[in-house]
Amino acid sequence: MSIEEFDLLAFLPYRLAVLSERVSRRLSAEYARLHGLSVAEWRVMVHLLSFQEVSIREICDYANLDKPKASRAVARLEQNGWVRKKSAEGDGRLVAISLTEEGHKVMEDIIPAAKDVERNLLEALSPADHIHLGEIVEKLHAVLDRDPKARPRAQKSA
Amino acid sequence: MSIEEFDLLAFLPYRLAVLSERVSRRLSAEYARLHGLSVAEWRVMVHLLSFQEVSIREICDYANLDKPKASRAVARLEQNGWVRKKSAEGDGRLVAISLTEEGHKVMEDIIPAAKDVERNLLEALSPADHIHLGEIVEKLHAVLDRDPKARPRAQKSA
DNA sequence: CCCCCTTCATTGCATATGCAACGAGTTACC
DNA sequence: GGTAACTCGTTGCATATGCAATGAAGGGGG
Repeated sequence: MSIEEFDLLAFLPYRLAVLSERVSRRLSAEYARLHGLSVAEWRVMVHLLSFQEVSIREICDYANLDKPKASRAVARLEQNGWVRKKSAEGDGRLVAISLTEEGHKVMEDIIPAAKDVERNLLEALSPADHIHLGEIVEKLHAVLDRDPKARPRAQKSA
Repeated sequence: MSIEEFDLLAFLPYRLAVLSERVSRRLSAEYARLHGLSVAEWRVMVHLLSFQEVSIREICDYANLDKPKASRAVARLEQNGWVRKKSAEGDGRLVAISLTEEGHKVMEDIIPAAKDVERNLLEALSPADHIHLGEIVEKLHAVLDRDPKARPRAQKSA
């Protein structure tokens, strides 16, 4: 089989990348329009909605960001007054980050818009599609979990 | 429904982004290891495998890259001697980009590794899964095709 | 109590990115 | 045929990114 036959459009990593990027752009158009958030900032804010006092490390693990990205995102959010940062009580290395009142208001604007974007996408899928997609995504992650050359899965649940 | 319930881990755009990025990194580990290619350079090279003389514009349309990215990727590939660039015959605005012998050799190294990565992923999916995934991806693209706020789909077939 | 090793967050730096502006070339239309 | 509108590719510039290095803080063994 000659390498000329390689079809980029059918190549799974490419297809995932193209779809994901398009979805991501559509979504970020919402939160950028509403309050000028970047992807990293959006993820940090979402995480803070569910958790009161988190460290940079926890944000990285949960929201799939690397440390510098999370750190800089938090710094900008703090400048905007949407996030509060103090040193953690027990352990002086950690920071304790939490949402401010204002930050919460910002999220009240953005979350419905984000949910609309997702709902719009999900309406095109049958419930079976949705479940199946979840299973497929999980199967692909499982392959990477077993692959020593793949980056470990960041995502840890609460 | 309070916005605190928003679950990032279950949010479709986030799940797509995380999977896609992980897959993309695993793949780029291969072509970066083999010949130091970036994602954009990889896509350009792949496209050139199938098409002889292409313009920047065609690369953008086909490989989902923006103009500056494609232009700079081609410039670097040319410096490496993997790509040849001349002015197009009929139209002086266009460039005619093609693979060199050396570029072809590079791809002979990389393509099998790339196919291995994909095969490894696909082995975790049943044939039905694979088909279903394709349908789901297409359905999601179709939503974005109808959405004026979404970026138009770049991808054009040959 | 001290030293070594680890973890956490930030910062520096080189490079990549995205957008808009530009210049060259082409087309259309009067 | 001249000019206005358009297309193509590149470049400038401000910002974002990824990685490694740094510095601060903890922990554990002697």
